[in-house]
Amino acid sequence: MEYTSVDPPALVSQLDMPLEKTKPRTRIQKQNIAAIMDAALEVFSANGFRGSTLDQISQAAGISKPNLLYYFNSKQAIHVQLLSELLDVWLAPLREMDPQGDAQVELMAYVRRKLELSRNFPRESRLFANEIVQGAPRIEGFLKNDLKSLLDEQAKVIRTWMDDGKLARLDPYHLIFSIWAMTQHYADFDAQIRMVRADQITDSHDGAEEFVESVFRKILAP
Amino acid sequence: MEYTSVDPPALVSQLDMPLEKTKPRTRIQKQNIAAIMDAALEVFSANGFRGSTLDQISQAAGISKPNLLYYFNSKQAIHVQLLSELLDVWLAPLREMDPQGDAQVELMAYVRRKLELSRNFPRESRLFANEIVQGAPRIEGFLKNDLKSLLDEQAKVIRTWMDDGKLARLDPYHLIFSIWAMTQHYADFDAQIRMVRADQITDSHDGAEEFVESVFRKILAP
DNA sequence: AAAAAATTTTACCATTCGGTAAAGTTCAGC
DNA sequence: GCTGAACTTTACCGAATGGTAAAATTTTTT
Repeated sequence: MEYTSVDPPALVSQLDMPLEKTKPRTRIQKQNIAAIMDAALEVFSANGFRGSTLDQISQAAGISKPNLLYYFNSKQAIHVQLLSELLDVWLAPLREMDPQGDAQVELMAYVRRKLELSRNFPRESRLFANEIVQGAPRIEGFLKNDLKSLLDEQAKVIRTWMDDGKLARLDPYHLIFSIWAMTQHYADFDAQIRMVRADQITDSHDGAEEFVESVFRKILAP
Repeated sequence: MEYTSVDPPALVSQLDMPLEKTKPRTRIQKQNIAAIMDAALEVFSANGFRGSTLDQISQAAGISKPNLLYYFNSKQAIHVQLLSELLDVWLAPLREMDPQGDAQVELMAYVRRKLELSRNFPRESRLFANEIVQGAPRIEGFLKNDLKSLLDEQAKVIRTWMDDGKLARLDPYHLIFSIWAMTQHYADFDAQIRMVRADQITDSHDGAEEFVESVFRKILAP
């Protein structure tokens, strides 16, 4: 499994996670842990947790399997680390939606931020998609607590916007789901889009931003 | 792994696929092959190909592993069989879109058929999603040939509808992708929707049909 | 430059996994 | 109710997989 992604940088490359508790990472640790996280992202996002092997990850990271296990105690540990870093970033765009701002502007900005994530961090998106499609057993807590509270909160905000006549009257939950669906689709189903348009485009996201934005402008119009 | 799905029936339950070439399936064969296909659908859709084991499948089918391998020569063979039956069905709704019909009516009917598949055959949808998210290595031929030709064809039809002023002028490919995204989302990301709305709804598809239909009515309006 | 700490390699191991051989059992047609 | 075919079970096997022990090497600190 070859991968040489440097641009855009992996979401997870500059982490500093303790090997034990709060030791001050050496040069070699930083380097190897970053390589492992990037390799793990590559492998897990392409094969899911059960479908990925430590051999694949260690090979992609350019180190031996026992050496990899010197930095992380288990396959699970790598996966947990990867997800926990991702989830914060995944939540950010929704969190940034400002109740004080203009309804249209805020929601369109949210759509745009999600489209950016989809374009710049497709592996992260697929890592997440793999988890969800397979029943989300390892991020149940995140979904039921963190994401749920934030979603409920922002759904309320959207509802007040609608009450004020700033937006079309729609179910706020389904509205957000539809944003998730349409933005993530280009990253998660990238393979399908590329294969089905092989002769017409090289960039699977080609035209996606304009299309999705124009569609949501229409949907949101009061 | 328990599963007792009888309603709706699995898309694959009434198949008659030859063990060798064209033998006339016995009673026991029909029964066991159907059980295997249903079990395989359950397991593969929940874990992906590499993440699934023959032990899981044989246990879910209620037979021993060697007995399972009496009916299918390999894990691959089960998976191929499952996918090849699914793909026909998956293509049908798009194929049914009639160039002679009314643009709005035809496209809205397409949306409705896709929503029905999502609601009635979520496992099949997730089986497909698993394949695509992981790079679609086993259905490349289908995507590049069958799906691509049909998509190109129907994109042309949509374009003539737009030229005739029956629809808003949009990129037909992105329009179809958006239908795929929004309809399949409810099946593929079912786990997320359920967890995030655990206290509010029991049916993850609750309100989805109305929402998606109303959104596409808006999008399509000239 | 010696000692201590951190890192890497070598050589394993137990379990799981996909798959096979062959004996045993059940079933359908006569 | 006998016979051949269909089906099922038992007992395996080799490869892959997650993981460990401990020796060997490199790096950092003193």
